[in-house]
Amino acid sequence: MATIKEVAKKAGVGIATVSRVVNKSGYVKEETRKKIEEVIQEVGYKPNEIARSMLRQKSHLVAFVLPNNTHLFFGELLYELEQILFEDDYKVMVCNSSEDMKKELEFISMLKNNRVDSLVLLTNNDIEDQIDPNLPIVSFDRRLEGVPYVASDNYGGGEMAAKLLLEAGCKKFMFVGDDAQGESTPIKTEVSKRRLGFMDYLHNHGVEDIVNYEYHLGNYLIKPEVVSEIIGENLDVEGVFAISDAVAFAIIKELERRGKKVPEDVKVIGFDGGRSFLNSGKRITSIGQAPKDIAKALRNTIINLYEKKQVENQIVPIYYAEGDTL
Amino acid sequence: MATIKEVAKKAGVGIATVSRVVNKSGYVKEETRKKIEEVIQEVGYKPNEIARSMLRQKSHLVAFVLPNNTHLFFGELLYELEQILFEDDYKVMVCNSSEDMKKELEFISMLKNNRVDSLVLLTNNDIEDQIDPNLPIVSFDRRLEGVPYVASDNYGGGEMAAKLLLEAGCKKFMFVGDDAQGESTPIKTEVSKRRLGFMDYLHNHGVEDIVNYEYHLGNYLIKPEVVSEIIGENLDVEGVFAISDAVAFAIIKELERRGKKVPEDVKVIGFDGGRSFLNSGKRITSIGQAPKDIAKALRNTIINLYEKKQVENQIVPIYYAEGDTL
DNA sequence: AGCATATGGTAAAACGTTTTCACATTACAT
DNA sequence: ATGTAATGTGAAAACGTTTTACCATATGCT
Repeated sequence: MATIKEVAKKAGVGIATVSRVVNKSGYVKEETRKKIEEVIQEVGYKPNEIARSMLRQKSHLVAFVLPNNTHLFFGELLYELEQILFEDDYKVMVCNSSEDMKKELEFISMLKNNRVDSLVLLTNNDIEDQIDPNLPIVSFDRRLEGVPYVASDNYGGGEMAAKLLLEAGCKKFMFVGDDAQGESTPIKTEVSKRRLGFMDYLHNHGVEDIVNYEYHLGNYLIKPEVVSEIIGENLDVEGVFAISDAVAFAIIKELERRGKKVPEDVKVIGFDGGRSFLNSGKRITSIGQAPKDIAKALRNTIINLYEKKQVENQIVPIYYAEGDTL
Repeated sequence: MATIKEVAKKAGVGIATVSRVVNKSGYVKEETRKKIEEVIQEVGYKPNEIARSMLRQKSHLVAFVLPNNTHLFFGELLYELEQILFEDDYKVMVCNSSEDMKKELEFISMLKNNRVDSLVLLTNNDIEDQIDPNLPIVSFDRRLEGVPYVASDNYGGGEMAAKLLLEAGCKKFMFVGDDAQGESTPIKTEVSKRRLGFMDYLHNHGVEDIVNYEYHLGNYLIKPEVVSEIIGENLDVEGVFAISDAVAFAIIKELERRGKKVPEDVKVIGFDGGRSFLNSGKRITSIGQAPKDIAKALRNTIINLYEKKQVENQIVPIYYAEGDTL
């Protein structure tokens, strides 16, 4: 690869002059500019971004640490984030933690070494105390001490689900969530607010009898026997709010296996937007998270973080994703 | 961020000595090492990888240019690639081209600027002549002049599909593929060999009458009306080989809509491994591509490329993905 | 004692840029 | 013609490392 020095030599000028034409800064005689541009063409010179990074103390790199990019919603978020940051000339590094806390920490340490400009964290482990609040970090759906976050309006989503089921005439409700995000756990994820919004709305509307089922979800796997158990105990339920589309889908399958009709006998609402199950035949009614809007919010936070501006936590609106199960 | 100079000063030694303890090279007195390590701890010094990159002329960065990471197979490949390259201390940059040729070229140019160590190309446009063969590039499923490639054994997959359908007793066959990868197009993707393998095997076994349908697939979207047309003309078909699971799924849906039973009346085989449709209720019988093995092959090519070793194109075995549609 | 060798350390060059500073030259009023 | 501003250029410093060349001291061996 040609360097600026070679270009300078070949054009018979100093490197500063070459730099000036490359960066279109300062004065340079039309004649010299021509000559230099010719040489640049000729040798195919491109400024070495690594050298620039070093000088400018800016890498134009953003690392996105997430559990697994093959989960549709995460993949969508990665996609949108990459697209939008491309506009700002940022490159995105994918860091699949596979929910391994050790790996999450390794990635964070790498951030420091590689002088990544910012780090987007979508973590599941309790790594709070390992994080230096001075780092340019933004987190999604997860509160970490001293770290700004972006999250969907989970509470509003819970309320919306409750409202929809209530208006559809349901009398007996069930919430199915993850015990890792229940009341009794230390991990402070914003996801737990889905339950809260749901419960609060129903309580405020005079509904007392809500089955709150929180099972151990773990690696985004839903165990059929657990679903079977949940349904077995509550076959008379009329409205179900599931913490995710995946859970909603499993529940619908089980209900149908038991001879219930969805949505005639039981109405089910999921969370995420139903896109993961578009090819399943059933279109799940769902509270949608908007990956593009979330990506935008993350982008703004990153930019502000870099410019040392005040950053605020951002709550991104959810939307009603129409389906066939309500 | 603390620099090596600060550490050296604080420890009362030269920077070379600090470098030596950091890199565990050369001699350094136990006493000084202790002192230096203390200071490193104290100030939280981490060597700046950007500076290292510059010096070593190695960025430890690999860029993966692909159409869209939200497509399951692409996402899986990205995931596996990232996982396996992590072992070698490589970071992976995602570059979603959204099948935009301009963007693909922009990414390639960025490779040069950022001195990425290698570039993995999964492109759909005909950018062949834009590529400098001296660049450390490896391509997946796509022949580009002077660029080594990795591909699944598409031909073998086509043969396998034919064999399976034949052994299942089918007499009338259909292939459904993409016209962008048909006989008459200039784009040389390995995917077209699926059709070849299928056709050759059947011909070699005395089957002459094969319906070869190639429609315009474009952005991985399958138009229902096209599928309807295909099926409408060939309701008596017994064995269908579809170029992808997505196509297979659309065909199965249409067949069922027309009152055909799969696999009783018509047997269908897809391509990719059926994982995208696991939640659809139907498990599609499919020729599977192994993302992990492909990632390994890509990794080996990258490493060899970097070490200036001879690189060979690599064909990765496909596997039989058992399902319910055969 | 004398000398090679092992050990411990430093200063300086190199990687490829951008920017600052200083110095020339030109152009333009007066 | 002369002073001032605008234009044009290059040398050198800086970014943070690693490595090389070199010097100094300690150790071991006759």
